[in-house]
Amino acid sequence: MTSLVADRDTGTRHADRLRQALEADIVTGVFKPGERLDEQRLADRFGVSRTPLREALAQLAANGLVTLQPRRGAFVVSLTFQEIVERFEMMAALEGMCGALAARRLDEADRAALVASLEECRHEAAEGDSDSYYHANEAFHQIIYRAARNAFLAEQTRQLQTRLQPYRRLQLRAGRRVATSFAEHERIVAAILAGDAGTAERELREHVLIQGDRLRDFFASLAHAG
Amino acid sequence: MTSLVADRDTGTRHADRLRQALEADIVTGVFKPGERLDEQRLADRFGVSRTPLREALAQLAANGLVTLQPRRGAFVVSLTFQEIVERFEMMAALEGMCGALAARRLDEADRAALVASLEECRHEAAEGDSDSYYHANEAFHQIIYRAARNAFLAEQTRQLQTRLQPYRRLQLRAGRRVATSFAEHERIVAAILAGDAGTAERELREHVLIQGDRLRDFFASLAHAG
DNA sequence: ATGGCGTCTCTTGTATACAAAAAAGTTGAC
DNA sequence: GTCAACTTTTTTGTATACAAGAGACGCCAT
Repeated sequence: MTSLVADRDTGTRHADRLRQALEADIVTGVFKPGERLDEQRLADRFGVSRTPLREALAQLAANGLVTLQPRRGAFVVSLTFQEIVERFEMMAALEGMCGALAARRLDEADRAALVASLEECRHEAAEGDSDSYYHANEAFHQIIYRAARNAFLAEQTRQLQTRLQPYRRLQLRAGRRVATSFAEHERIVAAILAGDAGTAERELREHVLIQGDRLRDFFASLAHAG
Repeated sequence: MTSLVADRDTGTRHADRLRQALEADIVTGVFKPGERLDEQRLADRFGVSRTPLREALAQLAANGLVTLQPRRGAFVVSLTFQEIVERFEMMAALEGMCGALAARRLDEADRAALVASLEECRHEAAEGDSDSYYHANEAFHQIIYRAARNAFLAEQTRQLQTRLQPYRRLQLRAGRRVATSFAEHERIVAAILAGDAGTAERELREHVLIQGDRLRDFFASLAHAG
């Protein structure tokens, strides 16, 4: 994994290890949005004092995963629907940019990796296991990020993707999404391999925005039901 | 100032105040890239202990302004030329996206503010004071960020703009840049007011990329000279 | 002079101690 | 029973203390 700023070398610092662990627990939903993170409890759980834990929380706050309310404590960030939509809009643009750059810059190794990943997606889509397709899908997108030959863009995109993970999970097993997703992948790969930056950008942007739309539907149905 | 995550309410936390102060000193060049930041010295300077200062450094590290080398200390991030180019490329895309969204979404208040800001830029450009044009230019871009109606995008763009500030400063007083910059502003405003998202995006993207090109020239001449 | 080795100092990383603010719990009046 | 004011408890924010690693310095051998 090519690291930029987010996942530094852990070195001997507890703070970094704690940040990674907490981040994982937040994006996987172990800690729910709005949940309060008690310093002493967490410190005890990890077997450290509050000092390195607070440094970890400070980093998470800077990354926008938690909010620090002065004298009140740390809370897992709870995004409003509007804020989630904004992030998907941004994600769509970043993915589109990665696709456009990849179409212009990919080398032979990228071509091979992209084709192989597409076949992997095809296989997982056919198998029907939505969880393994999820992983294949993630790998597919990572390849495009890297092929864009802009490590900063790749890192920012990967980071936002991670931040959106909990919300994407909500609309995972929705209907025939896997089949349509794979069909979109095929068009994306065709555009990139053809060096058609404009089409690649549009296809990837749509590919992401559709997820946002599905999330909107999901929230709307929630509002109706609840 | 609409705040998202970067500039939180300082509350009663020294750490946040320190982070702001250190960030300002880094982007304004008081602390040079690669410079080591001694914890005790800084703590003494600000009249606090190392504890809140370390939390501030942790936040800056998460924001990519400093790197924390385990057991070695904190250093102001020193970007390679390649890394700077990557960030300008990203900046161009973000500005372009802001422009495209602004063209579609701006309301009457935004129109008025944009036109007023353009006139302000015209005035400062004519006066010839490159420093005051710099401020007018910054305000102009901020208006576009806001008009895009995506607070997350606006914040990310503003943040990257800040991070690039030291490098933009390098090529500030270069030739007739002010005049050409203002001419670009005029075309950008025309596109946005006309609701032409595509043109607005292209014009803004170019507007930023030209700065990157100038930086490239600057570095090239440095390499020749030194 | 130069390069390797041991010591010493300085700095970081973490734990602990303490002050102050917020939350929780209690008492009393109505 | 409800609400308000007071008291107690908990938790944050900061300072300080201490352990261990990194770098500086000196020494000696070549």
